[in-house]
Amino acid sequence: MTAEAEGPGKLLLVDGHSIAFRAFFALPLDSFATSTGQPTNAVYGFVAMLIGLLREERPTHLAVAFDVSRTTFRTALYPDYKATRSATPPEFIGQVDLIKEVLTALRASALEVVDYEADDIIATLASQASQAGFEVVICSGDRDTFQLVDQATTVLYPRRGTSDLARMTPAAVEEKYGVTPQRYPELAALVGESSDNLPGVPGVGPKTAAKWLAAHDGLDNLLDQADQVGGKAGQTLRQHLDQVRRNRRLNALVRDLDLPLGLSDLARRPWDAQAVATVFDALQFRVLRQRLNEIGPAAGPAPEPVPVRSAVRLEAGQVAGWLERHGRTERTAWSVRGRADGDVEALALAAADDQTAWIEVHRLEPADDRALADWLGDPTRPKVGHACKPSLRQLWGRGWDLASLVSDTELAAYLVRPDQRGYDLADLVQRYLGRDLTAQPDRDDHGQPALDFGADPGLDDPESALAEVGAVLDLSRALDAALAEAGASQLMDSVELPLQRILARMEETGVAVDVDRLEALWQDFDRAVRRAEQDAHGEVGHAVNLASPKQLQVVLFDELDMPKTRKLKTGHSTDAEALEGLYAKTGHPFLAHLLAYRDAIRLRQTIEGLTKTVADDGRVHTTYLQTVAATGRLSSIEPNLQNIPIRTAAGRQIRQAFVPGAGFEALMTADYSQIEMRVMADASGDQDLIEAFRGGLDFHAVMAGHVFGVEPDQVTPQQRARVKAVNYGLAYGLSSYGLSTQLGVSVGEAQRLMDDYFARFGAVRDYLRSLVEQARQTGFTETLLGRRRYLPDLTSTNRTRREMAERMALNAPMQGSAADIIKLAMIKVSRRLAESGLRSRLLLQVHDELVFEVAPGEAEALEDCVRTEMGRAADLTVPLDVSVGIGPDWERAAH
DNA sequence: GTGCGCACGTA
DNA sequence: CGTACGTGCGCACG
Repeated sequence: MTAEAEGPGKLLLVDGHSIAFRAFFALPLDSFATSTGQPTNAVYGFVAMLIGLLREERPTHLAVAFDVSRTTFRTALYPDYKATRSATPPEFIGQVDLIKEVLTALRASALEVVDYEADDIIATLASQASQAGFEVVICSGDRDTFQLVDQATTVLYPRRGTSDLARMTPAAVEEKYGVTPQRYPELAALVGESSDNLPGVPGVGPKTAAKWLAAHDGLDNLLDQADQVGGKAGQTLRQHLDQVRRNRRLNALVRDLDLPLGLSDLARRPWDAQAVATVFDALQFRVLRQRLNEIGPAAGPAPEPVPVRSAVRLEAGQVAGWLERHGRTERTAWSVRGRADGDVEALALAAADDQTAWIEVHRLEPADDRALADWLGDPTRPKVGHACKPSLRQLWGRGWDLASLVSDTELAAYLVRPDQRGYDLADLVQRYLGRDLTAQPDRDDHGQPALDFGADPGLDDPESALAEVGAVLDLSRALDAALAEAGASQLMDSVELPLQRILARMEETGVAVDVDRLEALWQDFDRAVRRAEQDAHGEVGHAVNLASPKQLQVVLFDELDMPKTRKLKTGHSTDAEALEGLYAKTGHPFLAHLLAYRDAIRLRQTIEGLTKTVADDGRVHTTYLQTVAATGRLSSIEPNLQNIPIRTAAGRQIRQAFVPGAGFEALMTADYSQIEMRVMADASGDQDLIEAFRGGLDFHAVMAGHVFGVEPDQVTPQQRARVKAVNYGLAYGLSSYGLSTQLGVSVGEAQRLMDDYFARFGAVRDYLRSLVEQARQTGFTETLLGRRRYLPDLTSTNRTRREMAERMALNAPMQGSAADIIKLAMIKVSRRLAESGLRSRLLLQVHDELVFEVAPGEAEALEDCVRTEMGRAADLTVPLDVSVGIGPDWERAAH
């Protein structure tokens, strides 16, 4: 396979608006519309041109930039900028959204930035790309882009219609205008640009301007030496110096915009065939659809060259030698193959010198084993892998340890784009390398695998393992760059990688469970389930599946003729809140039995789920997912130990079944109090909030005192509850409607409460607004440690989507910063425990709480360590309060 | 078997 | 018509 280009790739940048606009005027409206009357001429022209560009230019990377609105920082500087442009024709409006839909289906990135023009986005990306060694092709109808032309960057400028493109290379610009591309905007400043309503020096055309620029070596000198310019034109120039300077300021493109997407995000991907079919059908584009297909279904990027790697299977006695020769490169990718039960069966390694090795564990002699263990544990031999946590546990199971893991490509991809569905290796390889990992390994002329290891039943084929590990090596480099671009290298090195190891240890350790206690509880709940079920059936006179909302709706709304509850997609709600409401109205005992049934069966199920996962060691080993939650939180599965009941007395009994294991004397819990509120206090700088936290008193009461203008000790329980609801609601993007349902008051009253609150805490309101505003500008939110979350929907024209994105933009920095802090705390606490030689250990994390198993006699030392390290995990303007509790089980370890 | 909607547990 | 998750059930697909 050969590469298209020598360098890292070829980037095509399209100015969406200018091309669509040209198409709109070039193609007749009446021959381009759907049968329902939707005009499509601009869409058609744009898509036709894009397909042509993809076919002719074969870019590896692609982005389309759009203007957001007519007002930009340029109109702020010069209100008449582009003022001569007539109103957008109504037939054009709406076609831009259709173009964006097509781009989505093509999986091409569309970018826009408030206050800037598409050209600024193009200039920024072009600069980044040419610095990274890319070839850049810009397609734009705006001559300002000529200033970007250089050896690696050309502009395709539509001459007439949409098919005739002038290729503006440095030579072409010079030939046409008599100046270099860098000087083009200087020339334009002198000559003026009528389409932008920027008048130039009257009577001065390109010829004169070019002559002057050559004679004075550039615009700056020319303006300084304006008094030396002779003739009538020289006089006119002197009268228009300010205007020329203004033109030059306005036509300079911004090359350092903060963009939501980096180069690596722009790699071309195969389009979504189904979505393309749908949108082209809707637009009734039959010919274009065919032309698109002719480009070929594998319309992804021209794959980067796959390094040719040589592969060996290491025989007994060869491991030390291989590692000596190849295990010292800049980085080595590793992966483990083994059975589901956790045994390591083989290792695949790919070193930076393009050597790969397949090592089957059962072939190892003691010397090999030692050499491998030494190499794995050698902190001076950098390693990279993909989704390493399970592999790390497998290594531990074999008695090996791993040191110097410098990158995990799954974690890296998560930090770069935390809201993707998954981070499958093959997907990442496709996305970042344009390579198809699922393809068959290379075959020779006889159809035999080029790397013929022969059959070895029971093991995954070494060829695919080595192809994978090679891809991980290449991927780790691409992601290193993407991480650096997103400013997330530090998060990777200092947070996620160290944390991964801690999580692996926590999973490995597990938490002891009193199975007898669980069994007894199960019996209790089971009895309650059956009783409630019987009673409920008795009330309606027949059997009904109480777990079926559909059947319940029949009973409640048809048979018993109760008033309709809140509407859902498939009928009316039967959730607990709705049932409570019905009970208040009707007092029907069926409802009480149903609620009791729900409570009991839920708890019974929770116990069943737990019991199923108790391992042979009598402990439950959850799995923490480090790359799932878009805010940076962890999640927990199989079982989920982050949602064990705590609110009701019955539920809390389940916590009593979590106990210290043999050799330990207690459990200890340590949690952060109101951590998200503290993050908000710190970030907003609101003095009252900060003081409320520094005072160390009842936070919600102090806040209520401020809102209602009374001393904290005069605050009524109701006042405190209301302010508490606002406090917590704020971090979720609470609306007055939401607050009113939460408090059971009118919307007006809720609104008044919020107004009072914000009147008192103005800095909080400003902060919350700034979060959304900032995210709209940059396209992403950021946490304390710079963890980003991208929210493209902030500029959506769909109100529901936009408002949803706004709430996410409010919440993500607070929830995410809290997640950053507790992750740092876990790392600090674990280090300190190891350093001080304590045997007590970290077992669980529940977002703002850590659970420890206390070794005999260590309670005091552990508490001291935990309070200190959690307390100083982050340096905020408010203290990080930690509550600690200790007890014989998780419930009684609460405080 | 798979995917979706609903319901509900946690922070 | 406040955020972030995971699990289990019924039900409608195939």
